[in-house]
Amino acid sequence: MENENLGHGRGKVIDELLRGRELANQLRNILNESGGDIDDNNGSTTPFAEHLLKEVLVTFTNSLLFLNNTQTSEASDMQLTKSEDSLESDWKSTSIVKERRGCYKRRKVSQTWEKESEYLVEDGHQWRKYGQKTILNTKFPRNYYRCTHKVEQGCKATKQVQKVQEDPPLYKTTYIGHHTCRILQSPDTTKIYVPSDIY
DNA sequence: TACATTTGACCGAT
DNA sequence: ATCGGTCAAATGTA
Repeated sequence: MENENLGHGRGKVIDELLRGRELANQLRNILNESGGDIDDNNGSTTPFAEHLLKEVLVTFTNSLLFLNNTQTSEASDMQLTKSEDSLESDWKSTSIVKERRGCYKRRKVSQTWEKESEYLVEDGHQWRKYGQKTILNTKFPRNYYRCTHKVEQGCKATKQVQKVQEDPPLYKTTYIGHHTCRILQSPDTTKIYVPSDIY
């Protein structure tokens, strides 16, 4: 009901941002190819170029995340409001089979959004892989990542990355939950702050 | 040594 | 019982 101009314009903005990010990713791949195998001749310029590129990618990705978040949160709360009622109530009161029993938390639904890309996207966060599974009826395994700062800062953000195709490579990334951590990935210049409270 | 990744076992949900 | 998500010991890497 609000201004449809905005809603309409947003689609174009998203398209532009996606295109910009895709181009930045291509540039990044070129940079990786040329900088990767070479000994350490030009070890001074490449890191800076990579740094700049990373910043650009972060800018695109954050903008996209902003837009996607406002879209999903006002359009539909989706799975967000599921029951908090029986959180820790009914643990099985059986005997201990192994020590690990009970260490798992009850699965909680949180906000998710998906992205598909030809390249593995640098999204500005630090991730740590914690699992890999083969998924039924899929060719490629699914990889599980959680935020590097999970332990220090209790950041609950996770993501799943799965290759969809081989030849023209295509990856599907599913982001689950918000980052509650503050990351400082470029100490000398800009602080990159990804807000956690963009509901 | 201090991180990250790999990988099979274990867990909750269905 | 099966499936997808998570844990954690073993292993890899800087």
